Amino acid sequence: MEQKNQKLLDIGKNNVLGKRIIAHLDMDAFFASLEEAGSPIFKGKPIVVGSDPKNGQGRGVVSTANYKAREYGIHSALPISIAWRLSQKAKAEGKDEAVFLTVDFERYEKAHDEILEIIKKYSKEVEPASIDEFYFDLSYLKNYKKAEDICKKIKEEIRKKLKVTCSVGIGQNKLISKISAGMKKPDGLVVVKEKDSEKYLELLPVRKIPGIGPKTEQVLKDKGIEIVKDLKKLSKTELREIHGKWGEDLYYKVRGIDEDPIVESREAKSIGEQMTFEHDTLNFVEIGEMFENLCKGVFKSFLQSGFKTFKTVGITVRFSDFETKTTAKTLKKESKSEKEFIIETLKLLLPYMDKRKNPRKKLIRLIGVKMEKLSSQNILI
DNA sequence: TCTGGGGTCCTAGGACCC
DNA sequence: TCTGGGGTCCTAGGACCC
Repeated sequence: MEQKNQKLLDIGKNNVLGKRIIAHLDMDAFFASLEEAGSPIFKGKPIVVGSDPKNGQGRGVVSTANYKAREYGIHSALPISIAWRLSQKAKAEGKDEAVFLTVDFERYEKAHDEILEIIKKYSKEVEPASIDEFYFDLSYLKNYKKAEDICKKIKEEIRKKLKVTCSVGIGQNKLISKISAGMKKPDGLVVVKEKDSEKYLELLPVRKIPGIGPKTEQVLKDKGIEIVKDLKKLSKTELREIHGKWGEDLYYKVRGIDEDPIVESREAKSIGEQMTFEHDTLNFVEIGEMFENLCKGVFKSFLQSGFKTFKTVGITVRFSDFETKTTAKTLKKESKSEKEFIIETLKLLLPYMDKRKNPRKKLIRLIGVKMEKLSSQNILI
């Protein structure tokens, strides 16, 4: 009870300007749409952006499939080898074979920046939530009709400039806007007004709430909870037991209460790279080469990031049975040395290549390196 | 069917200090 | 010989997101 009062006080404090109008803009099949828009020969074809399928032998997953490819059952996170098979099957049925493309981040980042510029013409508070999602504040417009009109304009400008579509949700906070943006994809625009928001949430499957993933969904299902309405029967304490600290936020979220602010930019907490081998291996030369490339890549990003020092280094090893181990070491002092980064990460990696941490000589599928505890301050003498 | 790569946040146990 | 409590840092792992 006391906590609830505290929360309500907090809401009052953050919400000094009164009711908010928040929009969430989510690009439709972003990577695939950009590729399709960029090459006339791809127009109308099923397009799959992801790792190299290598004639069905590739190891990665699908990053984005356009809507045409989705008709074949191809979707994000699907193993690329299966996507390949589905495409071959479609071909055998006389349909178009899918176009497989690898990820071109530079192109997508450029498009991201252009979209950001368009949104910024209409909102002073914009949060790029990922490469293809943006939250922005339209409270200044005072009403939902005007917010809707502005979002139509933004959609139109994006369509004209980039030849791709997006879906937008508008609501009283980030939660409602995000969920509603996903409801009418592609090319949708959904407005959920305050008076409707709680009822709107009640009928949704719990999985629609961002933060509830497959594990939590199952835990809830075992308790007979499938839609948000069921979830509302749980007390804050019960939610805390299921979902820890976040469970308490969830108690409010299912009631349509979410005062998370728009955050225009945030500092990175870690910089890392990882890579899966083409074939699982325990070969020192192969692993060493990969390791060196990863370290160089991470250090290059570190230099470009503007950070001056790191204090923790870490590695990841994934074995052929998919068991994944991480190890980290915090240094005695902040460092800016590439040599130290390599030496310290190598010290963490080596035990996994011999019997110290790999007694059964399992082959390695993936290795990764990263740095954490980054600081923008130079080392003080 | 066979599972990428980039991250964030949270938890829990142990070390260590006062 | 029996035995605190609080705070912070570190590490490993897990869930989640795009």
